[in-house]
Amino acid sequence: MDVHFMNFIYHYKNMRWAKGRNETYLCFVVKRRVGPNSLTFDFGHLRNRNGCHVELLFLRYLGRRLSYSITWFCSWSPCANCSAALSQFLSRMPNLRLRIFVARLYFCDMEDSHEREGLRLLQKAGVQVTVMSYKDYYYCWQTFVDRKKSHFKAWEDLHQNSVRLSRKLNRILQPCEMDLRDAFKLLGL
DNA sequence: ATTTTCAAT
Repeated sequence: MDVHFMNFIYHYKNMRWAKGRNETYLCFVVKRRVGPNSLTFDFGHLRNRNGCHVELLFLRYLGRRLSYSITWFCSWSPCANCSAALSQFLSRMPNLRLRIFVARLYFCDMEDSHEREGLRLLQKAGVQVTVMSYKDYYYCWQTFVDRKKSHFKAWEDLHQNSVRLSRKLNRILQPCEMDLRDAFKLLGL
């Protein structure tokens, strides 16, 4: 079952003030080894339900089956709790590669937000976290949305917003170790 | 300048 194109656009829109996105979509591709020389791909999508975040629902969906690599595209980046749960899950699955693409950053405005810490934890656990760019939207449209035959049409500012969010994520993941005073000293000010 | 956020009604 595909994501309705209207839902996709609404929930994955990477606008600055995404009012009313009180729901999170997760589109996934799970790659598994089914034999010595063959792989299988599972495609699908999930939404949060009954107060359970979609990442935890995904882990439940995955179950104990052995996977090789997982790529997902989420409308929000994970909360602190989900990041911790995912990191813990991955520590028990050393051969599993997880790549997470996100449309928007969830509660990452404050320097000391737990969500920022969570993203760094994921990075430390070997997860590749990336902000969705045009090509990722295009791929999702072709892969998960019910209007595959139509062309994905970017909204105004998609690229600009993606770049802004990407820079923000980079600042979160590569925190400058140097504090302001040291920076001034280095600059001779 | 400021605006939102895996709801709660």
